[in-house]
This record gives sequence, C-alpha cells and structure tokens, in this order.
Amino acid sequence: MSKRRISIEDIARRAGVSHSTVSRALRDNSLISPKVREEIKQIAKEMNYVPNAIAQSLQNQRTNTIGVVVTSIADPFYAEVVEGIEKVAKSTGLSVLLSASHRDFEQEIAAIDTFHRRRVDGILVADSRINKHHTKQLEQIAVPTVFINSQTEDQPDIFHSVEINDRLGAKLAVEHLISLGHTSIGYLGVGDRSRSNQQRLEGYRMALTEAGLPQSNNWVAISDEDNVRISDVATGQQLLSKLVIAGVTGIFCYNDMIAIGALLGCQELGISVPQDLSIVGFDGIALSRYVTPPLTTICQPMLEIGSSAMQMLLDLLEEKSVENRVLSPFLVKRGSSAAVNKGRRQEAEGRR
Amino acid sequence: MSKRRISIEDIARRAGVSHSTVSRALRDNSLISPKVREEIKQIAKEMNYVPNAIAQSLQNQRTNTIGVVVTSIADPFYAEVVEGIEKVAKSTGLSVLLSASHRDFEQEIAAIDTFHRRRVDGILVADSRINKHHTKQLEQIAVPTVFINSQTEDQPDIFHSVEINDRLGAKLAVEHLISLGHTSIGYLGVGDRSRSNQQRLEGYRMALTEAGLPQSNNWVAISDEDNVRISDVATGQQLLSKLVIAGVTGIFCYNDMIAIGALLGCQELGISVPQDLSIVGFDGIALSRYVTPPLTTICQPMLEIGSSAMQMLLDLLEEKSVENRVLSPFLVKRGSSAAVNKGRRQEAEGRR
DNA sequence: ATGAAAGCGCTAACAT
DNA sequence: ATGTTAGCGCTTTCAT
Repeated sequence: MSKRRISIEDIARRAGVSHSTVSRALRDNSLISPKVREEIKQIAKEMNYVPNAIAQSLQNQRTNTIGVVVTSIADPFYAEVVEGIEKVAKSTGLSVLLSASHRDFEQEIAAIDTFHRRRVDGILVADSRINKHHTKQLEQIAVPTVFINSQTEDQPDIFHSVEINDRLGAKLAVEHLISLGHTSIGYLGVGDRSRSNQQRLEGYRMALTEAGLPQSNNWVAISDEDNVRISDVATGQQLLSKLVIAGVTGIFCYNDMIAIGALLGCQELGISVPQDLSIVGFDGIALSRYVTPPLTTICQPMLEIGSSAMQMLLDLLEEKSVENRVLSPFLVKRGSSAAVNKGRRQEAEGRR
Repeated sequence: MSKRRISIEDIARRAGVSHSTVSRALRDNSLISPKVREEIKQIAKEMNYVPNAIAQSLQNQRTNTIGVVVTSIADPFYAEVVEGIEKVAKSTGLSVLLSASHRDFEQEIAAIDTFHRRRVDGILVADSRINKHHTKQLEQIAVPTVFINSQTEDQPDIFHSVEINDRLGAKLAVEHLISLGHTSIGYLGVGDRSRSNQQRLEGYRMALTEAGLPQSNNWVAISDEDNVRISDVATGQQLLSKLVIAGVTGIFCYNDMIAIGALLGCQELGISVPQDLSIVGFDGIALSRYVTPPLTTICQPMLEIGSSAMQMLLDLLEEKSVENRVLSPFLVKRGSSAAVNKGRRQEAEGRR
C-alpha cells in the first residue's frame, strides 16, 4: 500500500540536478532555464510526484488550512453556512477542517485547541460560548479568528465577528403579525442560546411597545436551560399549549424548528394554522418551505453569512483591517401567517 | 499577532536540558525521571507551549487527518453521514478535512488530490463517480480509501466500500404499497445518480414481478440527466403529473426530496395524499417527518453509514483486513401511504 | 543558472 | 537518565 512517496530528491537524482533546482523548477522560479524546467516537470509527472504539503507548511509557516467549529454538522442552518464558507475557501486554495461543538463549551475549546496545534491559518467559530472571561486563556491563540453569530454577551474585542441582526429580525416578524391585525402575540424561545434568544425577545418586546400593544408574561414561553437535551421541535411542540391557553393569536418562534414543533402541536390540538393561529419562524432553512402550511419566517442569508465570514478571515490573513459585520435578515411571507380572525379564534377557544 | 511560537528548544533552554529530553518528557517517555518530567511539563505550561502538529506529522509520517468528500455539505442526507464520521473520528483523535464535489467528477478528483497532497491518513468519498477506467490514474493514491454509496457501476476492487442495499430498499417500499392493495404503482427517479437509481428501479421491478403485478413504461418517470440543474424537489413536482395521468395509485420515489416535490405537485393538482395517491420516499431525512402528511419512507441508517465507514477506515489504518459492508434500509410507515381507495381514485380521475 | 547548506519543529536511533 | 545527531521533505539564503 505505502510504497514510499516520491520526493524532490528522487526527481533530482533522475534529472541529474540538485533538489533545490527541482524545487525551483516546479515552482516556476524564473532563475531556472525554461528547458530544464520543462524537463524536470516532465520527470515529475512521469514519477507521479505529489508535493508534500506538510513539509511545505513546516517551511512556509502556513498551512493553507482553516478550522471551522459549528454546533452540529447536521444542523440545517449551519450546514448551509459551512457550504458558503467552503465555497470561498476552496476558491482561494484553502482546505477546511470541520468540527462540531454540540453547543458545549468544553468541546468548543477542544476543537479550537486542536486547530491551534495543527497550525491552521485561521479559525471560524459559529455560536461561540467564549466570552471575556476566557480571553486570557485564548489570546495567545494568535490566529485570526472570526465569530459567527456568537452567543456571548460581551465578546472579547480582539476577535472579529459576523452577526445577524437578531433584534431587527424579531421586530420584522412581530411587525408582520401586527400588520395582520394581531394584538395578542406570543414568543416561543429557547433557554440555551442566551444571546440570540435575548436579542430576539428584545426585538419582540420592542415591536409590541412601539405599536402600543399589550404584553404579558403568559405570552412568553422559554424552554428550561437544562432541558435542552430534547430537540427544538419537541420544545416547540411542548411549549405551544401554554401560549394557546394564554390566548395569543400569533406566535413568533425563536427559530424554524421551534416553529415546526408549534405547527405539530397545533395539529394535535386541532388548531388550524393560519386560520386560528399565525406562526412565524426564524432562519429560513429549506425545511420551512416544505411544511404545511409553508412557514412564514425571518430568513438569514446563510450562504452570505458563511462567505462573508470567510472573506473577513481572508482579509485578516492578508493583514488588511476589517470591520465587524451585522447582516440584516428579511421577512418571507408564506402560509403560516394570516389576518387575525377573532371570531374563529374565540370559537376555537370556546370549544375547549 | 504572530509573535513566534514556543518550541521545544525554547523550553529546553529554560529548563537547562536538551530538546530531546523535553520531547521525551512531554510524551511521558519512561526514560525521563519523574522529577524532570514534571518540571518540564510545568515550564511548558507556563510558556503556553502548543506542540506543532505539522512538525510531528512530517516526522511521524502520519497526519492524524482524514479527508471526506461529499456531494454537498448542505445535503441533509450527507450532513448526517458526516456527523457520524466526525463523531468517531474525533473519538480517535483524528481531524476531518471536508470538501464538496457537487456531483462533479472533476471536483471529486480535485478534492481527493488535495487530500493526497496534504497527506491525509485516509479518505472517505460519498457518491463517488470514480470507476475502473480511472483506477490507473488513482491507484498510486496509496491512501486507504472507503467509498460510501458509490455511484459507479464497476468499482475498482482496490477500494473498499460501505453501501446501502438500494434494491432491497426499493423492494420494501413497493411491497409496502402492494400490501396496501395498490396494483398500479409508479416509480419517480433521477437521471444523474446512475447506480443507485438503477438499483432502486430494479428493486421496484422485482417487487412488481414477484407479486405478479403489471408494469408499464408510463408508470416510470426519470429526470433527464442533463436537466439536473434543478433541485430534486422541482424534479418530483414536474414529473408527478405524468404518473398521475398514467393512472397509478401509488408512487415510489427515488428519495425524500423527490417525494416532497411529488407531495407539492399533488397539492397543486388537488390530489389528496394518501386518500387519492400513496407516496413513499427513500432516505429518511429529518424533513420527511415534518411534511404533511408525514412521509412513509425507506430509512437509511445515516449515522451508522458514516460511523461504519469511518470504522472501516480505522481498521484499514491499522492494517486489519476489512470486508465491504452492505447495510440494510428499513421501512418507516407514516401518513403518506394508505390502503388503495379505488372509488376515490376513479372519481378523482373522472373529475379531470 | 545551479548547487550547497541551513533550517522549519519535531522524533528516535545511537551514543554515553 | 540524558545529550548528540540525523533526518522527515521542503524553501531559501548564500555561494559560485
């Protein structure tokens, strides 16, 4: 299987030159005469020479590799983000090492540490749990790092970031429901993504306040932080009834998976969407288009989040100065939201 | 940013020993006295030493890295497979380089080539297009390689593989429809995944033949190979009407995305599933559970496909002998399939 | 235009 | 138990 690999020394021997000549020839160094250069390239091809990127990396102090940490590879949201990352990485000759953190601080640190040992040129971390307290322990990482939708409240300013404007997204969602005539609007959130959940909750409240609409603690349901073992879908399904009992006619969900859980919950309870209840999600994952009814949602430009984080990393590698980016999400209206229907709603309530 | 990194020489100098002593101490070599060993480890920690995996790789002729090629990172099926791969890779201290081929032969080769240059210890390729004709060009890869659900008819036998039993899966699907009383059963396939499509088609035919049921070319619709730019969902949606017109009461779809397209098509045409038409998918992606009605489908054990391919690779790395694996898919009955309803069906036809 | 030699950071065989 | 030396495969001065 592993007959030793061909090296430039082997080629040099065959060509009757020194190995440095071979190195130069293969790299199109202008010092080498065109003739020998071609000869050497020919021999290299005949011998099936494949340059050893490890040796090059050691010498060049550059691995042309970046590390990417996501919560889960199978998460449809981050899968799309990684797709965007990989695309621009590939176009610049960079390879990507991928690792999953499962929203666990320890695993996130372990992944970064591995990347560090492997001397990646840069790191991208999605949904990071790292905050200022850990800065000390991490500042010697000395590798350009970009955070994507960081979950940390106060982010170390030595790092860079690409974020979605969660508050704006939430406002857009709630304003949409308001424009449809809803006045009792609920929020279905998660307990284990502190920052984004907080921001979306704020956007939700802000929209209600600006519209002069009432608020109530009964209209807000957020999953227990410790209860996060279960999936977002299950969370949405479980928490739905609380809001339904509280009498909301529209619900803004933390994300699409929660919203789908809510949709499922509605089926169980015999509530029809959007006639009896309007539901709005967040993220815009492919799935949101295919459920019934198709989900009205706040779309994040997932590919762009990935590609622009990667682009930022490239700029950092070239020592350009970069500015943190905050991208704007946008509303996509689909079938799960409709004008409020007070009659139907009350009738539905009476039925219970 | 990049103040030079601490090396074992730096530690050696501080500790007043030679760099090889440091190397040994850090690796718990028993030759080093416990006392100096601890001293050295202490100093290393103080200096924030991070071993250079690149230098280790060059010396050890092992990168502890594997390369994974999938058609698309955002593909929900392969995302799940990669999740399985990464999990066992991480547990054995291996890192994974990920690359997308987009079902394109050139890109697949390019990715493998990059892995080759980077001296990965092993390679996993999903949906490979490589066949015996390319063996010559690839046999010097000399890196343990495992194919996952290869798309190639005659696979080079120097490579190993983990596959799903497509024919069995298709049979299961069709037998399920038959057991529900369906006698006119269609197949909705794809033109750009030659092998798996072929196998599933065979399984479909086999089941019909064994049951003594009629077959018809009008009951089989397969997308043009050149028309593959469009998504599987769109394919399913477009091709549906042909089978409907041909009068089938049940359809087995190449995969879940096609099936979802078919579901969408049914909505457009006012056909209710499963009352008027039963639909069965293939893959068992998360999505299949959440559409309406939830999709009856043939599940592939995605995580297991990933982990067992990875396990096979590990065995190969330890020079154990391995055997190719063929995993069995299984039927999951959900709402999209039901007993045939001839009355309703004919009525629906009359309506048109 | 080409070769000799040093060195990237590490491991390991060979001294002692 | 520790130091010396020689690589791993490459790039890059510095000679010539």
